[in-house]
Amino acid sequence: MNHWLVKSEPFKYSFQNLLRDKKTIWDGVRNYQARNHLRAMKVGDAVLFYHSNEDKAVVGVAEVVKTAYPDPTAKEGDWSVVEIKCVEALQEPVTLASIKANPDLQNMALIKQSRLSVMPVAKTEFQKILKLGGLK
DNA sequence: GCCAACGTTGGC
DNA sequence: GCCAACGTTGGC
Repeated sequence: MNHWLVKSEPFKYSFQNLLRDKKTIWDGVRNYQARNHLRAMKVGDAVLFYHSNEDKAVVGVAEVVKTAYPDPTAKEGDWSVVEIKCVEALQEPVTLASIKANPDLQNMALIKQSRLSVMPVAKTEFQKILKLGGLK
């Protein structure tokens, strides 16, 4: 199983929306690197849900339920979507500041490549964030 | 194929 | 609101 992190602007689609909807189509990705990560996702992979801008924090956990297929919202170009479902909210959001301050999390793409919206996360990093978030 | 100009994202 | 980082576009 692989681990991932996806970003969303909370006022566009928040983790609370996902808790309400139970599952969603992750569409609108228009970046090749991010798209390639989407295509590498497998059913059952765990996904950290990060709020950019306002919150700047990981707020919840989701899971891949459908692998990549063509993005129905793309009028042109070769883009993909996946479907994810909510798993659970973190007890405490793990902020970008606390990730930056944690020596074990310095290699995360979240820090190194701030603009990337879909990225792989190492298993150890994933578990560390759950722990910081008050889960497990 | 290089590079300047420009656009977008996201942190501060 | 500003700016850094980075992707994309277009001229040469």
